[in-house]
Amino acid sequence: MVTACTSCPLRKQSFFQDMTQDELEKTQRFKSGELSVDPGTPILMEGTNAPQLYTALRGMGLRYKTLPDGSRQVINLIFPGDFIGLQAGVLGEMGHSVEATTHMTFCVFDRSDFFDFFRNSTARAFDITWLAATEEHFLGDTLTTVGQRDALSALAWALVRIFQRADALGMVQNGTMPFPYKQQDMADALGLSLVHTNKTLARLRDRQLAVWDDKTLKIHDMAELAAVADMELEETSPRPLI
Amino acid sequence: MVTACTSCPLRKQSFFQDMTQDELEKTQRFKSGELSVDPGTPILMEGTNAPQLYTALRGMGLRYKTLPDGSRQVINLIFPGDFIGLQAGVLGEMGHSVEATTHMTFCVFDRSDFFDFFRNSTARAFDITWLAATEEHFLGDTLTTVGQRDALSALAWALVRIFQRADALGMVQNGTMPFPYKQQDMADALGLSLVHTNKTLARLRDRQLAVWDDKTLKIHDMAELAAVADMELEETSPRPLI
DNA sequence: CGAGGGTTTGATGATAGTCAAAGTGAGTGG
DNA sequence: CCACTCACTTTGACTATCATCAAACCCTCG
Repeated sequence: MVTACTSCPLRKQSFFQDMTQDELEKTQRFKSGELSVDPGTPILMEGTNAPQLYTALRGMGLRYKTLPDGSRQVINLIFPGDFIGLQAGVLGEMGHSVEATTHMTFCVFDRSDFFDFFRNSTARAFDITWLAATEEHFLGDTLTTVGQRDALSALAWALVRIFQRADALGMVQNGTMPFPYKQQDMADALGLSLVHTNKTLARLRDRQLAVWDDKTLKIHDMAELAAVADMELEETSPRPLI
Repeated sequence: MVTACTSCPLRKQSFFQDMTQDELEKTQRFKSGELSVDPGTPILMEGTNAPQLYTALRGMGLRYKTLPDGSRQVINLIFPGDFIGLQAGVLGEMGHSVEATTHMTFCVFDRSDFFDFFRNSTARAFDITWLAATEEHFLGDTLTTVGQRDALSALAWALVRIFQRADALGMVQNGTMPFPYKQQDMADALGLSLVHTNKTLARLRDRQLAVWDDKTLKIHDMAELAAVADMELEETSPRPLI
């Protein structure tokens, strides 16, 4: 039983922008199916020209790049609503790999329909550009923390950002969100070693700022955590959903 | 004497994709003027909603973000042909600042015309998305080197990338390109201290791989430099010009 | 109960940051 | 034309953050 766009659970959330009836229909026509995968399953591979694009519907995952020497850089976490494969759709080649961390389900779109979809609605074309620009914005922020913040600030920054995103998606319940990643994932996201990441997390715990335990993340003092990160808190605005 | 798009010196270069007559005219209509600035002039500021977008026509500059504590992350260098202000155009707010390093001239576009421009030509809309996706791709690469490579590899990677870009633009003459930046700029781009950057550059020089001197960059052994960077060399493909 | 994946902790060392000062060269003013 | 300044680069000495190595611990699972 494939979810119809009309009854898409994500679309109802206030975090996602409303669509006109027309946009909804066009999106529905674009959607070619659904994909459900187990934890650890690779969805897209760096350097390949995937025949399909996806929108994460349920579950969490991550984007990453690997260097020839084997080291891995996690580019971003994947949350419900994320559009995946834009680079393949536009450039013909992915710049990073994508894999599922939890069990996940995706809406599937055919790359061969992508250009039509883009052409048939200026609004949707604009939405896609919006998503690309937002991702660019975010990557600039990430680059800045990896380049300029020390381990403690970097982790604080990452936890705040992640928590805010989850909150906007309604995934936070009494100060706690599901966080199914490994410490190694966070280490690879921030350019830190696993050991150092672990010790730095312990410092945040000791300071009563945030606790990441048992696949859940709890933030005790958001303001202080943001202060440690040397970042400004800003409210999130609705984003388009493809 | 404003340069007409028909006689744009960039458009003639093979590095930029051809435009149809129609696209050319639409672009010409979009263009509202030209801007010429001295070295050090700020063009766009992070967090602001600039009323104008730009395409770099001549000269070099850089994009950067600053943290509250004053540290700076250079996001990318700006070369002729680069489209600037997409984030302001699409998101309504820049995620980074832009400033001129050399004397520069820009084509100027009004943000108020941006949406019309986007709507009036699917091809141009797609080009804009292409640029955003390409920037995202590049930022992923950058994040990976800042996060995973050590200082020597990171610098080697940066020099190779920069040199390739300049080469594609025809800025390389007998193995040498103009490189008007300061060591501090490179340090801020790679998350290194100025001193360490300086010493690492000296190592590359001693190894006869690359020399950056007197505002010019010369690469002596591209293959070996790429090997130090642990990267794969790939040829550059033409990109759209706005 | 043993195995394996992930987390935690301690010890040691290297890469990179900080501090300080000297060197270099272009530009300016007497 | 010669100081003098200023911005940038270079070098040396010292420090610290973070990586590496190694081992123990904790859970879940078969």
